Amino acid sequence: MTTSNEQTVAGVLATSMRDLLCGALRPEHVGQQVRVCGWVARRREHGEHLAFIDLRDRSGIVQCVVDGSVDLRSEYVVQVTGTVRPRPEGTLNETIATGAVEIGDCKVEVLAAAEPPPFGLEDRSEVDEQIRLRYRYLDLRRPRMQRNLRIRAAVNRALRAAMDRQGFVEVETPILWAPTPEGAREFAVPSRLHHGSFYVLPQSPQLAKQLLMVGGIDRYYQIARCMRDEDLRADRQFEFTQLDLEASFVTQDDVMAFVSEAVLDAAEVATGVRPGAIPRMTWHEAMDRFGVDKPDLRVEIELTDLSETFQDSEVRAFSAPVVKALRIPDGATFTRSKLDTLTEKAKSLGAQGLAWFRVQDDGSLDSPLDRFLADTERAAIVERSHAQAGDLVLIVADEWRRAVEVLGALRAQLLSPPVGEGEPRYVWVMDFPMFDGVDADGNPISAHHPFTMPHPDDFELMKTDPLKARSQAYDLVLNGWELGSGSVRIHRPDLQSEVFRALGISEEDAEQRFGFLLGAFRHGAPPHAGFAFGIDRLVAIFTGADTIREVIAFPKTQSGTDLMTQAPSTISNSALLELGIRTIPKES
RNA sequence: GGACCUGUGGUGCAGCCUGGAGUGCACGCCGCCCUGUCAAGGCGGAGGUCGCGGGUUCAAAUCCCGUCAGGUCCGCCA
Repeated sequence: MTTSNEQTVAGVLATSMRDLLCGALRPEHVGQQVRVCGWVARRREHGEHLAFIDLRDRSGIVQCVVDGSVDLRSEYVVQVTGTVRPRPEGTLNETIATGAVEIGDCKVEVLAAAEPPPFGLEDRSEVDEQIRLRYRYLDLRRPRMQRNLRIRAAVNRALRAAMDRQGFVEVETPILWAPTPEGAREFAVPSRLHHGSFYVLPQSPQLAKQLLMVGGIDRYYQIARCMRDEDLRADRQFEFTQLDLEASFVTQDDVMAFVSEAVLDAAEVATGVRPGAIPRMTWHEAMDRFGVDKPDLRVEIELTDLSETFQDSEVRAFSAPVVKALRIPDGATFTRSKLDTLTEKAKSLGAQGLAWFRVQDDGSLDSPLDRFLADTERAAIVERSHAQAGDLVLIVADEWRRAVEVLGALRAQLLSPPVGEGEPRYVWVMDFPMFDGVDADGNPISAHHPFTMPHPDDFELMKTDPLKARSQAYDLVLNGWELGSGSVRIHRPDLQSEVFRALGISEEDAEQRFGFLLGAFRHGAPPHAGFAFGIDRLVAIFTGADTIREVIAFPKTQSGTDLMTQAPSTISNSALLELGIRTIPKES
């Protein structure tokens, strides 16, 4: 790890109370009288004549030796004064960085006493996350969290440096923004001076950064907090942090180059290894090969197409436009009940059903459908999916989109390793569709957002068959997680009107929601494009964490509560009155 | 809104399926002993609303229903 380590900043970290950090002590310090400060991690007392104290600070642990007894408990905060000396022969501790030395003849001053901690602060003691979050300030003292937060800081530093180097200007945008209903649910902030009116917290600085382009900033970036009042997940919190950027007079290739530079720099700083150039694939290719728009390329296995094989098949279950197969290595051991569960999942995703074939040792297929198959079909199932004895082959026959999506979900569920495991695999996914289906009123739904520029080859399609049109939108994917997305924006009012029309947004509607943006665009908007990606997710993967909560100092639970502060909580009636707010009791 | 998993001294678990005294393990905590340990060691000790409520039963940590909390996922996240 090349985060700012204690060696390089050791001098800076000396203070009026300490000379250096615990974890920085080395044989070169032998003979020096030093003062260190920290928490009592462990103590080993040997009667009234000898005691060892493992003292911990942000840098690690050093052993302090007291010739006498001590009156210390775990997590007491102390200042230790003593002399650095080599450890006696045979007592070196290779497992810690300071293990060749110790601080001898120690005098210990207690700076603060401490209650016994509710859980062990060593990394190896496993603690339920609920307990960790209630005492997050203690959890943060643990080496693992110290490391995660410092890697995160190093990533932020690398991102800023990369953006700065590429000529981007860091601009802060408002946290109190105007409601623009569309997309994610917004957090509302009541206005004290204007009763009945609300600000909202930005779900992203999207419109602000486009206005900065009109404002001639040319290249903008921000490490921006975004807030979305949507349900939480392992990779989603109410508030999260993005590297948000936008640039003028650029194409999507330019933007992808800017982002790649920043992400690869961050990866190098966090992991010590600079990944190679990030490959690209189209959305259609991603869906067809992997069944998702965020493929996990660590998993080698892809969907295979059996449509031709079953084109004129007698098997009624396979009479569909598209027949796709997925091989599950060693899946022949799946029990009937597990296969039933998978079938249920496939159905819940919209499939008619899920056909399964267990490949037996003799190469024959074990499946309820086997007796309906022709020999050529049996052979095709095995050969085209490259199945071996002991594998399982899953088949879905449906419309293309549904068939690949169902198998894509099963591929992710059954074959993906934990997100932080193995060699990181980045991929750009491009040429997303402009629209993703239609809403209840029959209007197309923006796949990205309504300011996304159509693909240059599909301007005509926008008028004739908009649902088939592609956009200039692109996602960055890492290990099956969507890191972020961006697009070329529409900068011409006439084209924007056309897209609004396609979306079924009336001119009055558009004017009311985004009037300030459309107004700005009438004053000379440069062609521009941008991107934003989640720093929490990126750092989680770098640190090997399987949830972003591990890289956030004070995260919320899945139900959106803070177990330490008890937020959200009620506020006083007088505070409500001042805000002009009356609450409605929850219906029972 | 929905599905599934988890909840047992301070912490982590076992016990639950197949009901029979809150029993057990490890760590931590408290006391005493101990001059080279490092997850120190030895001896002794304290510590429990088995998440909560209801039901079944002679009897419930264990079975059933409900509920709360945490987690994973679906929906949702332009």
